[in-house]
Amino acid sequence: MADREITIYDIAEKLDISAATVSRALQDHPAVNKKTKKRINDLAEELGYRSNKFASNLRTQKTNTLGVIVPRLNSLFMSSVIAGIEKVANSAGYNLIISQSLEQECREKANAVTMFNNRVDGLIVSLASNTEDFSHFDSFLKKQIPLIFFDRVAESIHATKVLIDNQKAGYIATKHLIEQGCQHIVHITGNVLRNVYRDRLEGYKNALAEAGFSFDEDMVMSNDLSELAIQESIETLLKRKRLPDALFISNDASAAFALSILKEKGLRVPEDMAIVGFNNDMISRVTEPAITTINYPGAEMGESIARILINHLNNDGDLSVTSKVILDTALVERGSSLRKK
Amino acid sequence: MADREITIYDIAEKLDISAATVSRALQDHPAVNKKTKKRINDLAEELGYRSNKFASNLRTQKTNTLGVIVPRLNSLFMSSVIAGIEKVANSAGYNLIISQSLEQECREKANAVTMFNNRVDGLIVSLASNTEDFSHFDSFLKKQIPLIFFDRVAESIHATKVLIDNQKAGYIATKHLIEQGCQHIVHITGNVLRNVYRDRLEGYKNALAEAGFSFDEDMVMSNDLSELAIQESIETLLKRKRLPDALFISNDASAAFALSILKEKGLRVPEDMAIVGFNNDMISRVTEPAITTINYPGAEMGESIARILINHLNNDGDLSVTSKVILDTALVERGSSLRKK
DNA sequence: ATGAAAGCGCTAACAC
DNA sequence: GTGTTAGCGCTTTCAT
Repeated sequence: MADREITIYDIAEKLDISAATVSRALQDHPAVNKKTKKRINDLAEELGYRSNKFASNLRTQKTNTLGVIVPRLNSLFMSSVIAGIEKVANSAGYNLIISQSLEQECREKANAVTMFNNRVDGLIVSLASNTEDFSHFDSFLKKQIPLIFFDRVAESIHATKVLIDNQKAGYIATKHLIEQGCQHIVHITGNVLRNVYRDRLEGYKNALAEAGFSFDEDMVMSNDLSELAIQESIETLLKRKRLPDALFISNDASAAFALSILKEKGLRVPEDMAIVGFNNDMISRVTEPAITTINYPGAEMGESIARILINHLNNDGDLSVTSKVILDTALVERGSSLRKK
Repeated sequence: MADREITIYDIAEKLDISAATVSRALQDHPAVNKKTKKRINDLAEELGYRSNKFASNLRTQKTNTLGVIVPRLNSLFMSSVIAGIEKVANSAGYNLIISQSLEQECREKANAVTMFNNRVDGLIVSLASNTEDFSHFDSFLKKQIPLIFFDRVAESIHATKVLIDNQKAGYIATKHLIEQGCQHIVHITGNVLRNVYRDRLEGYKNALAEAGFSFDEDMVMSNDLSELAIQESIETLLKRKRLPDALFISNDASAAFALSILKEKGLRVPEDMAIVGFNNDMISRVTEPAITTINYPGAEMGESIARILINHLNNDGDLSVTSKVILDTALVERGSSLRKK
């Protein structure tokens, strides 16, 4: 059985040279004779040698591995981001270890420990919705392991952040509804502890203020954006004496779901109720009417993140340049909000 | 700077015990005195000790890491599967290294090599659409590294496979359309080199045959299921003298897209053209009309895969039990195909 | 240009 | 219940 792993010692022995030379040759070290190099590489190939990463990592203390912690894997936005990260990382010879917090702070903490123990060269994080304590990232900071947050970022941590201008996006979305003649705009969003939701809410308020509308607490519904929560929110709204005439909902899947409920209840969209979503997922394009939304370039964001991190890792030194990268977004106007022709 | 890593030797020295005991205590080995254990764990905590996985892996020749290679990360089905795998794997203490082939055989091969060199304990694969040569999996088979295929499987390889009965699903979908009175059913699908598409086509043919319909090559369109391809297919169909009265499309996103094109062109669904999709993605529920589809339990599939693989890894030995696991599917009837009341 | 030798930090068989 | 010891396979000074 050819079950035993070939090591550099096997090669060294067969060629009657030292393991050190084999090691050097395999790394294309300049100080090794070309002919020797060739003999070594040929034999390695022939024997089916493969480098033992652990031994190598143990020596060099590098892993060529990036860690990724996200709230959930199964959303189109997240998987696009990850696809983007993977594409760039893979090309640069880095592996990805991926885990999800399932929106639980405790899982996020556990995952961070795992990543740390796995000695990832860098860590990429989007926070769970309710994470309040960030001490699980201290170990990375202390060890100067590059840390990048995206989308849902930890503002208080000194680390690179890649995100969009959520406040602006919230403002644009709301302003658009106002321009379409909506007067009672409800904002359904996630946990405002998180920057993404807080900032969108801020933008919403700004747009209202600018238009001279007063802000009403009751017009903001903050929940976990699950189908159940959306259903309840809509039902609550429809029981009010004064119906809102527009919904600005913080993700497209929820917006699409809300749309289907409204239609079921016999309301017309956008005539009775205009809708604006968020993300520009595929889903926003196929509903009837299609949903006006904010474009959120996931794949692009993923690629940016990986590029920044890997650059960092290569030119190791300028760890001080922890920056904030803001990606562009724009309103995508569709039928769900267009009341004027 | 507290930059140096703490090792079990540091702990051993401070506590004046041996490194072996520290190692045992840290693994909660039963043969260590409870008090000693506590002292060790407390000190480890205090010093910020973290296990060095490389050293440990180097010793044990295990990595506690599973490799995953999929065609694309950014589809809801795939990300659900991965979410399922991650959930189970994480709970069992396994990490995931994930990569995507982007539907390219060469990338798939490169990823397989990476996985092999990273010494994953097991590999989970769904094939790229055009992979014809499977030699990149030989190294895993030879080394007895458990290999599991799911969804798009390599039939010729002796490995565990987790999938649904695509033939049955294709049959059910087609039969449903026939029962709804459709007579000219077009099947739009992916590369029939892959089992998933080939089997669905087979089921389609069986249902036609059973109903006494003759099979017509022109009624099957095999392409990459991209938006462009769908658009072209629909346009081609609409130019025919004899319009089909139903479309059975191999994924929901494509079906939803086809639906929007048809509506744009002024056709009524399901009256002029009935539609059945595949996967039961969220998207199939929010279109107007909602799309009849085949339920494909992604998260569940992911969990099954991880469980099977990890069981395998734990009771190492019964590698011979490479089985075929068929998950249940069912037709989900919705408006896009219901012509009879 | 090549070799000898010392570890990287951990585990596990064996001994007590 | 705890300690001794010998590596796991690689890299890297330091010699030569």
